[in-house]
Amino acid sequence: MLSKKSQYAFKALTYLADKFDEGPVLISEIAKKKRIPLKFLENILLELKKAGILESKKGKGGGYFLKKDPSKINVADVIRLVNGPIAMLPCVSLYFYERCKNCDEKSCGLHDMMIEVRDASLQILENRTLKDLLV
Amino acid sequence: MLSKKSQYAFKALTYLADKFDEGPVLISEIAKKKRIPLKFLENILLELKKAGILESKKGKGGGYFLKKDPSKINVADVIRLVNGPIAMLPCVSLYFYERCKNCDEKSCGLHDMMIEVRDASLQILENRTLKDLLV
DNA sequence: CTAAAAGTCCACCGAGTTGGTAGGGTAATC
DNA sequence: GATTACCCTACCAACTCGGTGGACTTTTAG
Repeated sequence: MLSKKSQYAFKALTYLADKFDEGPVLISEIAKKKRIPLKFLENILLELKKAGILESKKGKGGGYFLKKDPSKINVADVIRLVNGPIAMLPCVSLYFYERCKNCDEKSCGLHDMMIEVRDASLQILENRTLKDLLV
Repeated sequence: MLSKKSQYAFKALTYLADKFDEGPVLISEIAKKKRIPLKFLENILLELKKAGILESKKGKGGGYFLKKDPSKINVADVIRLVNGPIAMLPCVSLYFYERCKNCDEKSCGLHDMMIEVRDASLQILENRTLKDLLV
């Protein structure tokens, strides 16, 4: 399951994608409209900014906004950034790989199955952007 | 990601599947061969017994063993039991469904995408049993 | 030019869960 | 009586989900 943080991140990002090119949006506005705890959201947006997905402006008329076009922001990337691995096991993760203790990957049925699951998920997630999430 | 608990559960179950019909296997043997913390494994096996997947026998010659044939034990069921939902969001889970706050499921792009991911994963997991994990 | 207002930025705190370690006691079986 | 599952309690470290308080920066009003 995606963490609450990830779920909030997606709600905030789709909200900002919807308002792309309308200038900065207040944290408080996003929090209110999307029912996200304000202070928690603050941290999430800051993290997304540090990762280069968002940009912010301080002072009056400030707020957060997408740094790139919604069609350029990949869903899989956002998940990896906020939530971590997409794979169900460390030993089948592409970006967070860790070797399995006491388990030969060449002869591990679980390993093989989880690679299938990973690829099936990535097939979908890698080919979707924030733009696709808007209806 | 699957929890450590789930990973240990699968290691233990495949070990027991491999020794199916060889009589009870000691917790300590599984722990040693699969490098699982003994006390942690104790709890996991007990939980699997209570769920009807394993059976146990006390005293000398005792231990744990599969209650059903490995080909009758579904991978998806094991994951749901030990790890929880397979879906990435509560609002797209079949067995652990929870409605999304402030989000109309009929017009939520995230919702639709996550259903696709869920179905792709289930397509694989629902059609695999413990027997398939043995090589 | 200065001060207040508007916002982000940031450090820390607290409860709850996860993943352990350690110990011991009870009940069943050989 | 030895063996083994079963079932407590207590403790610890790390992480997640949230909240609090306040410092910092930019804009605007006077």
